[in-house]
Amino acid sequence: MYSIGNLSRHTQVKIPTIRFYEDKGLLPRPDRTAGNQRRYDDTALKRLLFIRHCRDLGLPLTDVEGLLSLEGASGGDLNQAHEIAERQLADLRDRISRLRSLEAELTRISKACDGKHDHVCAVLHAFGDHNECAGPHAHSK
Amino acid sequence: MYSIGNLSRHTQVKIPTIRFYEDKGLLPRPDRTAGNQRRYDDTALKRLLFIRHCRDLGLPLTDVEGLLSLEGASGGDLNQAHEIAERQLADLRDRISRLRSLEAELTRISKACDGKHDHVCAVLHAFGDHNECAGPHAHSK
DNA sequence: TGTAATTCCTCTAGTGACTAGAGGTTCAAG
DNA sequence: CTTGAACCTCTAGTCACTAGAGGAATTACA
Repeated sequence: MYSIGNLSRHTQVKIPTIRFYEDKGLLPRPDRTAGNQRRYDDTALKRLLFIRHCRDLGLPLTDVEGLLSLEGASGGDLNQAHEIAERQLADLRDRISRLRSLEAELTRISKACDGKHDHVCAVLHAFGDHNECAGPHAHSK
Repeated sequence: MYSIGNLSRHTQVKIPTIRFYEDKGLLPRPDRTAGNQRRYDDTALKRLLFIRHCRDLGLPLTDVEGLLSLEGASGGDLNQAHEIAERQLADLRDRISRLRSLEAELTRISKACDGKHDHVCAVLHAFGDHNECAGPHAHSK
């Protein structure tokens, strides 16, 4: 049995976040001591690690919820898990490619006034002028 | 003179967002018609484009505010602009490298049960098991 | 057993950067 | 002059937490 603090240490998930997950229904309400403190078992620990891992991978909580609901499922249902992974992967690749074009532009901006801060800095100009960009870029999510 | 809707069309910034920027002090309060509607000039347009561009580059609004306050500055102050660009660039590179390791892991997860959904799907297992990861990964911000 | 330090409880509110909707007013075209 | 589109303010919601207040329970040690 773990106190909430112990569970936090074992999973690297902060205490308020654990309570937050409970509120959201991602973690079941645990048993309580006579003094109303939460006590967790290994099942809860595993579930929390699962959530954390999904979060680390960038899945939104709604997707995590979907995956958790597949526990013990089989056959067609499991395609959902596969789809979530695929969708997340596509999203990630998109994000990476957009970030790379931003990197190119920021590099350009940063170099624009290296050393010569005497007059009007080109950085400011470059930040403001969208037309100088190599291509269009969207929000970096 | 632009109405807020026109300004929105010219800048691709949504109307509520323009008002939000005004609230935050990033855009000066514009003149109003007799009927209390906002009217913007080209200066406001340029400023809004600047903000949008910075946002596209991933700068938080506090940094944008900092850059805007440098308007008309010279000399040492401009180092701040340079620093913001550098800091953002470092941040971006970090983000890209972390996302790339996530990509590798998601690819692995997604392939784990290609075709064979008969029994317990490996995707679910892979999502849950942190130890299978190539290396440690942090939140993808 | 006493007490002090630590951990825990609930509840509210704040973060960033918007977005959505209600309910009402003004503007521009025909 | 009427109609419909665009505008106004204000409140509240989003996501995924995070922080703090004020108080109760637990644990460690003497």
